[in-house]
Amino acid sequence: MDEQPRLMHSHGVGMAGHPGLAQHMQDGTAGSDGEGRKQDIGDILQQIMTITDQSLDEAQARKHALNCHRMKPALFNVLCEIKEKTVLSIRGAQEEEPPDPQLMRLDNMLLAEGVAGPEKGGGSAAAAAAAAATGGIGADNSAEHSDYRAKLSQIRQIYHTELEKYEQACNEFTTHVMNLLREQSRTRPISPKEIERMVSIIHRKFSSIQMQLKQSTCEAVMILRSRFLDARRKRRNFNKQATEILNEYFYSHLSNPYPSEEAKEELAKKCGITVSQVRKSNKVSNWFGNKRIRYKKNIGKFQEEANMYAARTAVNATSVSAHGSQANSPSTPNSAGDCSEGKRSLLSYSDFATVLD
DNA sequence: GGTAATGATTTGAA
DNA sequence: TTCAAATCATTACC
Repeated sequence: MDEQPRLMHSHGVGMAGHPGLAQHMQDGTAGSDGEGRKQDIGDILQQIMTITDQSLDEAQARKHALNCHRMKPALFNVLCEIKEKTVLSIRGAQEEEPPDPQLMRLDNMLLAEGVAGPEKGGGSAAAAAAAAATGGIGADNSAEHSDYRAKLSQIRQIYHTELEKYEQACNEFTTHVMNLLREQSRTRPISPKEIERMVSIIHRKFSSIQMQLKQSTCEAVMILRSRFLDARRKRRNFNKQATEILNEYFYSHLSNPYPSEEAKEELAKKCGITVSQVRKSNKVSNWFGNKRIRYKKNIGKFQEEANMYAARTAVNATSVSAHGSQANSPSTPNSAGDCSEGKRSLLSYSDFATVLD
């Protein structure tokens, strides 16, 4: 391109704004006196004014003649360079932007939730994680679980459909603009670099639309997730069988109703509930905590219940001893009578009931 | 709708 | 971290 200044000089295109006019005036077609110049400019203006009156064929012919002109490539290069050095050099500084941190956050979140990226079983992993965070899933929760998965899958589907639409629209628009600019580059100075730059501008615009889509999708996932977690938080009464198992243990260990971790796990297993390491969400621990305090507050009220379970335990014990085997209740490291660790005994009449019976 | 029962959570002590 | 105690919030029953 170091040939350009020479070309500019030798072919009289120094007047960047009016190259045609400059050349016209320099190659001797203009008159040397003022009157001649006026006449010449008048002719050019006349030509410009009559362009609109030309037929399509005439216009095409003129365009073709212009494109075939021997000086056209040189002129085109010079004009492109001038253009590059002026207006577009300012825009050039905006290129090579670092990736948007917000967009990265959104992308990461969509990936983590299983909305973007490869299908991860319709978000079952996320649902399982959400459920685990609240203390586990029982069989009764499978309906909500699948509901969560179905809704997440819907969100995923909508997201991908919309994303595809945006990408298609972006490609169509880019192709259209590129074709337009290529076509126009035959009559005005548009370099391939400028077309490339225009394409990147279009992509930037479309990616900002995509970011909105990603943001909306993230919001939808968050709402779904919070609803699901709220649903987990809702109270579910234990079924009758589970309550009986827990009561049986409680009343048969009334002197020290503090099941060990192993015992809790075994009870949870029997009741069909899970035990979390975090006490806050440990259903068995909650149950025993509530039971202890409520029993202690109103022993009289629970007396009948205590007697009933004590009798049942006695019957079981008799039947077990008749079969010559050990007690079948969950492991009881802190069994009755052992009131260590300063825990208060809830011993009452019912504890003796087994003996009396 | 009112009330009791009950699972979950919070708070403070050990 | 566990527990007791108080409290909240939901469910079950009338």
